[in-house]
Amino acid sequence: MASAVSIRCFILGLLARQPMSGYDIKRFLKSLSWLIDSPSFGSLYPALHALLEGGLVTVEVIPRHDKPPRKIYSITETGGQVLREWMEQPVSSGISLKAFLMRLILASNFSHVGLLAHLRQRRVEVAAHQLALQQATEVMDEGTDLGERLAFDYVLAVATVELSWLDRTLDRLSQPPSPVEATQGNSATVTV
Amino acid sequence: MASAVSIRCFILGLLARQPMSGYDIKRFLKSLSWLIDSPSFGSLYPALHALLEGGLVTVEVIPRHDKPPRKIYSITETGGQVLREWMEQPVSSGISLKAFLMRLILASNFSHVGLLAHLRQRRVEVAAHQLALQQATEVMDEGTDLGERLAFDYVLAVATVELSWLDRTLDRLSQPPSPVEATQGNSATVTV
DNA sequence: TACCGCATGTAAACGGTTACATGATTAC
DNA sequence: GTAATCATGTAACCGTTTACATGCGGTA
Repeated sequence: MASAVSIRCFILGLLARQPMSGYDIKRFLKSLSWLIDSPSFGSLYPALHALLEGGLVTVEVIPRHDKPPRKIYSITETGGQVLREWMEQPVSSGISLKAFLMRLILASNFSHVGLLAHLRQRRVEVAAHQLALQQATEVMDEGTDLGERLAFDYVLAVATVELSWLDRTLDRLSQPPSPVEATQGNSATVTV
Repeated sequence: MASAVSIRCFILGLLARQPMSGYDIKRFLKSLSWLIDSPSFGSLYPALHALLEGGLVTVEVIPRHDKPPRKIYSITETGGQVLREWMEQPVSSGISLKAFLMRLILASNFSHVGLLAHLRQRRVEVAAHQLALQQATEVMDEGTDLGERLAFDYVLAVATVELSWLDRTLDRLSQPPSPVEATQGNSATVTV
């Protein structure tokens, strides 16, 4: 598994928001290319065909004069069920950032509690990761390779900031009211 | 490309440090599993065979009584050249953390200037990434999906801490002397 | 006229995992 | 005795990328 989740699930989630053509999906994913690398057509179209085959989506073919017809895909009842199951399953352990982001992007379309659960799940995993990194660095002696030490330190720094972001965000999202005086977010752009 | 670099290059770099068997490599990589996921035997052994085939490594077969023989792989002259070329090439643009970490781990076995160049290269890429993320978040209006906003904010927070880590580390490594009074590293474990 | 965006798709290659296959040695 | 570690490898499978194939419409 390249990212434990495969784009198929993610595409399904996007179609749950609104029906789209393959090209639309590609365009949207491209706009998120700073978060997750968008799949090529070579995997996107086959993925849609597979979803269609499995009855998780339907397609409405809109023929156009002298052009290839547009194919608008919509999620089906069964597709919705599969998606819900996927979103609710305990999140493949392991700490792939991409898999987390995919679910995060979709999560707000589901329940608020689901979103919180997802963030808490990530918190647990990052905390475990951080702990392991700390233990690994403690074992190091002066003989340890410089590159290795730097690499561990780097990843540890990232894990630490991830944790504090998660804590901050969980705080904000947990106490829903008071849109007044927002807590200063790291980028000052997220207002819940 | 799964990670733009393929384990083959990385293995080659590890063999440049010291000759090892496939199993040795696996053991070492496992100890770094918190940084990069270590390959399975199913890709490790074929990778070694491929390197051997290409003349980038040699193997010394050490037969042992009634056991499978150990096979100690060593890097060759040509292998060293290929490795050097790989280390010096401008680093596949794109911002794969794994690819960066692999090179970082190997970099200290090369020149000190090479290490610095590698960190600076990363700095450039992360800075560009951060800028793009900021621009993306600025475009967002209230209509923007909550999950998307959170995802961007999350990644932005990570990019920001990466940048400050890189700056801090470049500072420390650039002025080589004065091992006295170390700058407080984030984990307090990295003393250069 | 030449290129870019729209819009769909296929085929070959690649890089990797999982599961399988074998078998000795050591530690509980 | 049974499980884990040492030690090597192969074969089937999976998901993805790259390159190929086609063709219209707008624009620089």
